[in-house]
Amino acid sequence: MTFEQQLELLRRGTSEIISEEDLLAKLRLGRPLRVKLGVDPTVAHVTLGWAVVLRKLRDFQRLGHTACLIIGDFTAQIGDPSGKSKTRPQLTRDDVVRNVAAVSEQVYKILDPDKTEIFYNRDWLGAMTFEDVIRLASRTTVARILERDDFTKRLNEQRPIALHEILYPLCQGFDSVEIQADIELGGNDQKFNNLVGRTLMQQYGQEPQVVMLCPLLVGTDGKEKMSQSLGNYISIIDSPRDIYGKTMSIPDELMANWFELCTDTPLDELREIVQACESGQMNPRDAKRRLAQEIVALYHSREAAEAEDQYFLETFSQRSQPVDAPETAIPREVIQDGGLSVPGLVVALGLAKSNGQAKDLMKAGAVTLDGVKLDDLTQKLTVSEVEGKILKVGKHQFRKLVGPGS
RNA sequence: GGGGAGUUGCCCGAGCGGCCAAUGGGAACAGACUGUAAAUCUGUCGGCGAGAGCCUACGCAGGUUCGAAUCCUGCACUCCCCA
Repeated sequence: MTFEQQLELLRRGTSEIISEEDLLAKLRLGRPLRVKLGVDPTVAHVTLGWAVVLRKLRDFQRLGHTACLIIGDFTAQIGDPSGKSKTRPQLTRDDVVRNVAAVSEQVYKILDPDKTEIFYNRDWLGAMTFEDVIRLASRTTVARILERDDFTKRLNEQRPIALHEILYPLCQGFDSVEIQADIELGGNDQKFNNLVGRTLMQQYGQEPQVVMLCPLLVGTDGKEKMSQSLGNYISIIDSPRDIYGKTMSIPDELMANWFELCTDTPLDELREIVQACESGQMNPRDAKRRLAQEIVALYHSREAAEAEDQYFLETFSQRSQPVDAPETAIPREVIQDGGLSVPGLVVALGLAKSNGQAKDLMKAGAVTLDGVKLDDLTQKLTVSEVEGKILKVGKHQFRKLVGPGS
């Protein structure tokens, strides 16, 4: 593969490369490049959004380069101000440890462990003296830091910016100096931080890193960027059913973008799909089915993907009851004198948060048993009346009820 | 250090002594329609209760009052202006 072809491959799914000439020059060096990615240990799941950059990192690995993952166990305590526009709560050491453990496993579903180096930035940031910090801080100016979008915005909106937050970009930039990164990968919202890294590296007499930015994947709500705190995410360890289902629920407009960022579907094939949908030759729903299958196949298997597609057709298109609804024992505590109340059951199975909510759902006709609406709030059912039947709450929560467990 | 503004439910934002579980918007959830898409229409949206009703809530702690989110005092936090 020529270097130009490599560049072409690396360009997929990026929104900006600063700069392509520098990247090409680095590729030509012919040695494994150190490609840095900062990992935020504030979350416990690798989401599809995060997977976008991880997959890009894997592309580099396939070309023989080295992934340098920086676990931001130190910076997590500052909380990256980017995007959040809100001062983040500082995490405890325990939280960080727990998250890192969960996430590092998931990461290798995408990355090649043999070409991955892991760093914890507490190792160097935590060792700095106050004097070191001041010296580092002297390398930039307040004006420069405040240029950052998020700070400007908050300043204008009269919202607080805690002093420690402005040190965040410096910390992250210093990581690049520490590991001598050739390239730093990140989401679009990381641009400022990554550019600070370039400046710092130069000041420390190093070749500045190339910055590669990926667009932020829009979450399942179709509006905000995918993030765990917003709940609009798909985790790569979600079940095939969840991945498939959540994908089917994204707005049509997101499809092309998701195809490009979340799957390996060749771009010209993608263009054909888009065209077919636009011209009416293809039902967008079927394009989305394909998308959902591709994603399931990536994190589970081709077979699982096909099975989910089948399930989808039966359950939602043909509206039949799923044959394999998860079997759930009727919790003993909801049975009184051989009878049980519906709201109690719904809550006990975790299908509603409170009794009131369960009743609201019943009133709305969202609770059915084997297709029969349960909307009488006072009705008591006997165990034998519900046993073996399928309880449906809302659009897609099914439970096959079996006798009370022990 | 001085002066001013503010803190209400998931978010924004009304309320300024009783009719306030708190107007309105957004989000969310559900129903109809559909392609588990969008748009639209409808309903719900603190907890318990079949209901009447009860309980917990308007930054925190006290106080005034028959009665407070609304008045007073203290505390905490945030923002703005001046230094």
